Parts: sequence; C-alpha cells; structure tokens
Amino acid sequence: MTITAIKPKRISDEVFEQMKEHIITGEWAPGSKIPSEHELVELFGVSRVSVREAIHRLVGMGVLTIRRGEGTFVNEVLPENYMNTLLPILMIESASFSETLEFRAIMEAESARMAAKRADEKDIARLEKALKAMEKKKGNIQEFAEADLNFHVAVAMATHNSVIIKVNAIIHDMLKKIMEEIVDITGYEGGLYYHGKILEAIKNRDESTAAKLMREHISATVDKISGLDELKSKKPLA
Amino acid sequence: MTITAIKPKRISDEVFEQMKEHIITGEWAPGSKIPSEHELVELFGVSRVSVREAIHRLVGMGVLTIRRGEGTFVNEVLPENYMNTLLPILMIESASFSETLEFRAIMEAESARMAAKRADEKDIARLEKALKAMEKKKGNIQEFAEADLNFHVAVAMATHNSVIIKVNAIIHDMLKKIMEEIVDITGYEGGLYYHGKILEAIKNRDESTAAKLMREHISATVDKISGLDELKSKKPLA
DNA sequence: TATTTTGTAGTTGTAATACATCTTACAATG
DNA sequence: CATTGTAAGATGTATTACAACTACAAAATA
Repeated sequence: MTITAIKPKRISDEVFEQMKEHIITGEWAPGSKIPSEHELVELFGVSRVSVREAIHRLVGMGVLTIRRGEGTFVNEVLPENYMNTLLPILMIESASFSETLEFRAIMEAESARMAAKRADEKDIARLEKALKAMEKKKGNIQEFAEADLNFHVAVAMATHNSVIIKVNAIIHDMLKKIMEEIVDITGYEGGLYYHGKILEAIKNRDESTAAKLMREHISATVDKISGLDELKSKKPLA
Repeated sequence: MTITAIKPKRISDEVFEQMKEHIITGEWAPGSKIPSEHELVELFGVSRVSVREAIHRLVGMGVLTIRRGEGTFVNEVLPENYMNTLLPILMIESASFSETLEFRAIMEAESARMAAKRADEKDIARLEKALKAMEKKKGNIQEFAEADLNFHVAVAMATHNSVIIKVNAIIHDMLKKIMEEIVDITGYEGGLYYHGKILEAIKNRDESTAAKLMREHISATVDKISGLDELKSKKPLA
C-alpha cells in the first residue's frame, strides 16, 4: 500500500471552512445574523473556543461583524471590504516608508481633485470643522496631529468613493504612529496654510488647484521628514 | 462634574491594535516568530483567549501564520499569501464595480506618469514585449485579455514603487475574472491603440501625456462596459 | 392610556484551568 | 553512527464561570 501524508487538521479550520461555505452559498445572507455561538457549538459539536476562533478569522477577512450583546452578522459586500487585502501588504511591506508616502501623495492629490468635484454642503461643513479643530489644537502636538489626519479623512469622504475612503484609512492607520513626530518636525503653520488653501479650492470647485495644492502639501512634508525612515520607533513591546 | 460617555472597549481589540502596530513598525519583521501566546499573555496582562482572538483576526487578514507546535509568524508579503484572503473579492459579484474602476483609473494614470519619469531600458523592453504579445494574441479573447493585463503590470513595474506594483496586482486580480468579458465587449483595437500611444509617451518621457492617455484609456473602457455591473454573474461562488 | 422605568433573557467578552497534540532538540540506546 | 526515546515548549481544544451589553417585554408611573 502507499503511504500518504497526514495533514494535521484543526477543528477550528473545519468550522471556518463550513462557515465560509454557508456565507458563499448565500445560506447566510449578507446583512443577516448568523446563529449564536451557543447554537454553533451545538450544531458543530465542538467547543465555543473553536467556534470563536473561526469567527474571528472571518472578522479579520472583513466577512463578519460581531455586535456584542446582539449577535454576529454577515457583512454586506462593499468594495471597501475587499480593500482589506491591502492592509497586509502595506502593513508588512514597510519596505520603504518613502514608497508608501509616494503612494499616499497620489491618492490624496486625486482625492482632493475628486472632492472639489463632488463635495456637498455636508462635506464642506466637515472640512471646515476639521480645519477649525486644527487651529484650536495648535500648540498641542498630539491633538494637532489627530486633527490634521481628520482633515485628510474629511477630504477622502468628500470623494464619495468608498474604495478611496478605505485606502485612505489604511494609509492613515500607518501614519498615526509617526504623525506626532511629523508635526514635531514640520510645525503647525505649514499644514494649516495648505489645508486652508485646499479647502478654498474645493469650495471653488477648482479641481486642478486642489490636486496641485495637496500634492505640494504632501511633497513638502515628505521633504521635511526625509530622514524619517530610520526615525520610526523600534521600541520593543512592554 | 460633567459626565462623559464611556465607550465599551474590547480587550482583544486593544491587543489586536498593539500587535498590528508592532508589525507595521517592523518590530515584528516579516518571516520572524512573534512571542508565544504564553509570553503575550504575560506582556499584555490579559487572558489567553483575548490574545488568541486577536491573533486569529490577523490570520484572517493574511498577516500572521500559525504553525502548531512551532509558533506564530509574520507573513512574508508574497502573492500567494494575500491571494488566499481574497474571499471578499470572490463574493463581490453582486456589488458595484464602478468605485473600484474609478480607483483604478487614478492608480493607473499616475502610474503611467511615474513610469514616464523613471522607466529604464529594462522597463521599456518589458513594455514593448507586452505590447507585441497583445498584437500576437489578437483573435484569442482569453490570451489577449491576459496580455492586456500584463501590459498594465509592466507599467506598474516601471514606476519602481513596490506599493504601487502590489496595489495594481490586487486590482488586476479582481479584474481578471471579468477581463475577458471586457475584451469581448470592447474589441482588440482600442486597447492596442492606447497601449501603443502610452508606450510612446513613456519612451518620450512625456509624463502628462502618458497620464492623460491612460486616463482616457480606462475611461473609454469604463464607458463601454458601463452596463457590466448587471452583466456579472450573480451566482454564488461554490 | 401613554410614558417611563425596570427586569430579564439572550448574546458576546473575558478569565482560569486542564489536558491533548504537534514540533523540535537532544540525550539515551543499540 | 543511526535509531529511538524523552522532555520542553508551542499551539489546539474543552470546560466552567461570570461579566457586560442589547433588545424587548413587563411593570410601574404619570
């Protein structure tokens, strides 16, 4: 007889696969609530631990959302969900920080262009609020850095394109950690100046100016922090 | 005193965020082994359940791989690693593609611009080869569609920016499924015409023309297949 | 009756403990 | 020197218990 390799099977893998099938086939439809953990334990005949691990893998994939006290739900399949696959790449491929910033410059410049085209009253109001928040937070590096990112988030939202919003969020997730250092180096005025001008361009529906300013803004930032690749904190956990 | 809202926090979320930071910052490098679950329990001061749930979310995202008996490792960013997180993409059948295509238009146009700036002899050669391959495959929808995508991949490579290259790869993975339908609708000549002109612009280092042509190219495609959202099979995967 | 408050059942979140199973490394054995 | 056995360390699974949150119904109140 022939010998075939035995692959160790994890129960949670089996649960994961079966749950995936149920979602793919539509038996568990988008937006619907899946059986409770207790019910799944009964159905699969396994422990709650195994069920929960499978669920959390699906959460990581953007397929399920857990609402504590309510239940676990199948996500509507939106473009921004599959953009989750970008995260691993941008997260791990810290290949070079400068490449990520270059990518960001493109995204943000074109986001500004699109925002100038599509922003409605609500978007404008959000942008103005974000800008005012920055002015108010001048002097506090941490809060200013957060407000700065919020302005960029508001620009992304004004595009009304959920893929762009998601990609922006991923980029900002990565920048959050070092944004304070950036503010520390670049100061407050540069960001405030550009943000003000960009908002003005968006209000005026001046697409090319908005894009141009945003590109300048990012480039100026990149220039000032060009040595930041080594700056990124390498501190160990704990 | 004032009362401020308390937002419920999940410990596993906090663990997840911190682990993510460690990977983003490169403290846990690709390919390396992260601390054992027991060690993480000690470091975070939480239960093993919370640690494992955070880990499984990262597994679902394609960031970590668990090897039983050995430990848990940060994934190298290889195509095969993020490919298996594509479940959400496979489920997108029923979702709208328009936002994704809009995102693609931006990415590709700016990629073309950057390619015109940075392409070296090798890149040019790769582009020419891809273009010739398209001409040769004229008549065979399937092979032509593949060759078409290869040209765009070659443009991305000419940017010499690994983030852009990988983001392009993701977009193309998604498009592969419907690329044949696109070719079927749009025919061979349009793509060949634009690709030829784009290559010419890249050779001439004419950045703005390269970007403009690529944007036109994608827009033209989008226009022709504007009805494709309903065209895509609504059937579940499986 | 209409409204507010409270209680309760159901659900997910966390913890602690125990043991099973797998991988690796290394010592013991022949 | 090759093989086998063993121990250490890692993840996998199960069990039990309770905490925290949500939604909804029941009760109290106006």
